[in-house]
Amino acid sequence: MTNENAAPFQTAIAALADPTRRALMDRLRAGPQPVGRLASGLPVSRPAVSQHLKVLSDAGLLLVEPRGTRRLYRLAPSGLDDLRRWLDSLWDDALSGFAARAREIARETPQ
Amino acid sequence: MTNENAAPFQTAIAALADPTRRALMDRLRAGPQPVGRLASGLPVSRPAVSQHLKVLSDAGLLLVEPRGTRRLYRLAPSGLDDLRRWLDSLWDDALSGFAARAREIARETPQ
DNA sequence: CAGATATGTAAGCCATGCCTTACGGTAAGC
DNA sequence: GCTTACCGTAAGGCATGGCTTACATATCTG
Repeated sequence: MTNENAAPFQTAIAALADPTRRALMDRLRAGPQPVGRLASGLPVSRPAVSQHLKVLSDAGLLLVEPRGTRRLYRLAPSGLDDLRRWLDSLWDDALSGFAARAREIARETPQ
Repeated sequence: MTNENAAPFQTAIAALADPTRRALMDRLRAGPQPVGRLASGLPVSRPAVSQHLKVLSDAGLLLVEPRGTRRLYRLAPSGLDDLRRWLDSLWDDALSGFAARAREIARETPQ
């Protein structure tokens, strides 16, 4: 065992924590794009972008489609699933706690 | 300017990308708890937990309430807001792209 | 007031992460 | 077939991050 009980979305959230990789994800919202186009405009080199795209792909966040000499990357919705679920349930519990705390304060302050 | 156009949830997602910090968040779902209790059972030292709690607090994910010699930490729902919004909109765009791709394939495969 | 408890902070170590330049491989175009 | 374009990978440098131990501070208790 290398890491028996890690969250299923560990690689996804770790990938999305980097600003450059998030910029790539945001650029891909407009549709599938090749590496060169994704790299243009970003403040890092093209090889750096390639490395970032690999991280995102390994995390299940992107799909690749070879197209001649280019490689089209596109968003993979399924990669966001587990992370979204965890975040939503955390949000729910946080809200419950907040509401409970509000009632607590109301009781402590009869005024 | 130190970082004029960083995502508002940058610190939040960076904080949540760490497994130990996520474990702390998960433990706090049951309600507010002091540092010592949060640290017990975790595979890291108590000072390490203190440092993690500071990162989470600075990210707006936790609130602190001094209680005598202890400090109660609790979940702060508002800290998750921006991150959740971004993730949901990314999910939406990814799904749209997926649907468009499905129609594309259906058209290319008249069968 | 003295001791014990609970916690934050400082300093240093070490692994990991992101970046660069250099290079290799494959498809397209003349 | 040769050249060009596009892209992945290797190697190395350098900053950042998380951990530990040691220490400082504050509150409670007897």
